[in-house]
Amino acid sequence: MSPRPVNKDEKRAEILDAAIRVFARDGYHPTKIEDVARQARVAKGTIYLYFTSRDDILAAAFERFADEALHGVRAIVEADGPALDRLHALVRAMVTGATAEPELARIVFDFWAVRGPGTGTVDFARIYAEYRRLVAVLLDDAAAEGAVRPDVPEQTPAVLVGLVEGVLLQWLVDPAGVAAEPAARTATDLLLAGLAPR
Amino acid sequence: MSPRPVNKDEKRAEILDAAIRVFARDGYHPTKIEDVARQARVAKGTIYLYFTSRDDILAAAFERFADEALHGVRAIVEADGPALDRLHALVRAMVTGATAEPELARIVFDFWAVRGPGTGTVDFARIYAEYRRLVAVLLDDAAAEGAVRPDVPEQTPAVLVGLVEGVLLQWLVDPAGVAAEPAARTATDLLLAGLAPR
Amino acid sequence: MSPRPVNKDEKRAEILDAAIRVFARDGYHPTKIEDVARQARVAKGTIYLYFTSRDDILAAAFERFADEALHGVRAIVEADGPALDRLHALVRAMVTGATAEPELARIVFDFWAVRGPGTGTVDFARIYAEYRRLVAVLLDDAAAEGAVRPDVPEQTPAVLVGLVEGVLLQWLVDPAGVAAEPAARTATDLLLAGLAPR
Amino acid sequence: MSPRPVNKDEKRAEILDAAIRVFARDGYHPTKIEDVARQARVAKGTIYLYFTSRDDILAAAFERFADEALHGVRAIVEADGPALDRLHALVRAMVTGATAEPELARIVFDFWAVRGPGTGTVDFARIYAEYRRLVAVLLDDAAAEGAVRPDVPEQTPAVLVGLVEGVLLQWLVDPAGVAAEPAARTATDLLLAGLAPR
DNA sequence: GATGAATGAGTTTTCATTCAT
DNA sequence: AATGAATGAAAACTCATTCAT
Repeated sequence: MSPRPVNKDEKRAEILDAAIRVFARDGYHPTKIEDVARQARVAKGTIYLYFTSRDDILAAAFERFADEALHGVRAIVEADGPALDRLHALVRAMVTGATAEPELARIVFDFWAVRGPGTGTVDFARIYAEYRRLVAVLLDDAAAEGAVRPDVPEQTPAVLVGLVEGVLLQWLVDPAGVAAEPAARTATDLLLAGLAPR
Repeated sequence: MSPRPVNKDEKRAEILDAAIRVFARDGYHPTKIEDVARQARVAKGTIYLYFTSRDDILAAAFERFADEALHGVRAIVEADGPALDRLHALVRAMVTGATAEPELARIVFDFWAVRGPGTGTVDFARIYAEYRRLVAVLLDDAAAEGAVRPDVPEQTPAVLVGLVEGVLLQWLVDPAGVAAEPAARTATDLLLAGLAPR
Repeated sequence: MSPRPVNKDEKRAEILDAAIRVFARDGYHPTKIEDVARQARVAKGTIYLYFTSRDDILAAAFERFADEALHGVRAIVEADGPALDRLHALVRAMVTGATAEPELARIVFDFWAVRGPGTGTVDFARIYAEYRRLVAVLLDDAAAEGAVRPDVPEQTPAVLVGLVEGVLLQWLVDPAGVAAEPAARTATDLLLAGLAPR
Repeated sequence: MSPRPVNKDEKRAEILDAAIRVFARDGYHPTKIEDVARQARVAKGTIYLYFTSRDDILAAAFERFADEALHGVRAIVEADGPALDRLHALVRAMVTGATAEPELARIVFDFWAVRGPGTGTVDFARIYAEYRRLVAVLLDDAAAEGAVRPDVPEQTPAVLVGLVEGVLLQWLVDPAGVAAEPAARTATDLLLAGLAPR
């Protein structure tokens, strides 16, 4: 009788997509369950068949976000080719991802603002640690290829990640005042110049 | 008839301090006017003698925050001494400011997350633009002193600001995983190496 | 999936009835939404599913009131029979309506007292104008029947309407001091005597 | 030291005047003690030195209103001259009083709307009774002068008072739709025609 | 499974009243 | 007497969550 073979997981994903769309447009706090329901074309009560609470949706949205982001990073890092090429590709991918859907990118502000218990306490520590680990892999490869000096400082992955995040942050907050792509490019170039062999 | 020893501005500042303290501890959204009142040791109604609404408090808190931060930056930039020393001092000051009161630093997450109308939509664009302008001044001085090459890329201030913000962001989100001070130091050194003359 | 037997319009009407009952007993201004909810046997929030605001309820109550009243007047005016009979019937109906439920009749005091914006400022002008128009029809008929002189003054409908309202007003304010029914009868007789042909 | 010799009663009267002015402009319910204080050029606390509560002010305003109104009526009734002249003068005075200051006249709506205890329960019964008594005196005089028939119905004073109030009510509610002065004149003429001797 | 009417705890905001100065 | 800062009870309104159908 059901037109599409919607199984539980698919439907959950559909609702989550709707939620993310609304969060992106209006922000998490102003968004009502009713808004999500409307966007997802289901009744309010249905939401509670797939999520235990409003916060649960936010947690799930974050999870989804982080997974996709890390997945993309991992794919680039583990691709073939010179390490520096992959590094540049990584930075470009982050910037493109953000600039393609600024509203979506702004969701991280909401994630960051979540505090204390209530949510499954959005686990940024794990995400960023993994992100840095992947960058470290890239830097090791680059060192092995002789593209950067062999003794890059331990903090370098944090620096690189911070650089990209910091540039994107400024762009998100003031798209007219900061050109994300050139700034990210400049950032990477300067950093790599500082890491140059010899 | 008696002017009452309580100065209106002072009292407003006291309440604002209380509010900021609570925002820092619990986050902006979860904070109730009642909480602020309790912290400020006044009755709920008193708050409304000094602020027109809950949002007005957030706006004022942000104003205060931005003013203090920019004021500090400006003082350092306009101090005497070699430009590079001042640059390092600036970075150190930002890091120290954040690490001294992490909870306070986290407030910016709340500011960022605020959307749409209600507040006069916190003007981050202006703040960051001014921040970058001051860093640009520092870079000009450094170039004049021959401490960096004369043709630093236009995006460099944004990169430098992003660097500090990005490193602090990671530290705020995972204090155990990122050492703010060394990471910031490393970051600055690498960038300056990349900007070295010749 | 189930349409639920509760009809939305019916429920709205039920709540409105409850509201009118409470307004009649306590007056509009002293009445709290909670009181209306209790009287209607629903929760506070339910009220807001059927009315957008407290003022909206007042407006609806007035609407209902005016509709019923005008409907009754119209029915009598458009009935068959000698014009004077209908006029007397009209006056009697107004008086009976008021005396049957004095508390309900007093509600108009609240309506009159409502000022400024908030409500769409209850449109008494329209109501009374229509009321006068209907009375004018009656007078025309009476003139055609030769029951009153052919040149009744233009203001007569206003005078007739005012008569009934003024008598009822005094009775509402002092039921013991003024007998509504005889006073209205006397009033009509005297006026009609003044309007007699010749 | 006080510039004007303001004694307690004078000041009370000043505040009351201010209150009435504000009530007339904005209506009783929307008016805040603060508004009255501002209008009276005193501090909020001062109001409470002359009135025990907000409702007390309304009661006093009503008292004042009723006293002035009845005083005017009494003066006209007890003046010299033919009874019918005095009757016409009375009606004219009521109409002129209302039309001169419509806003002020609308205050009675607020008075009427007051319910139950809380206020000193505005005593309209007494006021209207006295009003009717004075009109009755006029009618007796007129009968004695042969200007109306000797057996005017007992309800006539109530009818006359109602007529004037009813006409003014319609005018207050719709100044554009009802001409107070002509309508009142017509009302009196018709009534007197109905009461004519023979 | 799905719905959406109903609920009521929770929040912001207002404002009459008090009282220290 | 006068002031006006402070109070906190009260009220309107919101919205996450439940549950009968």
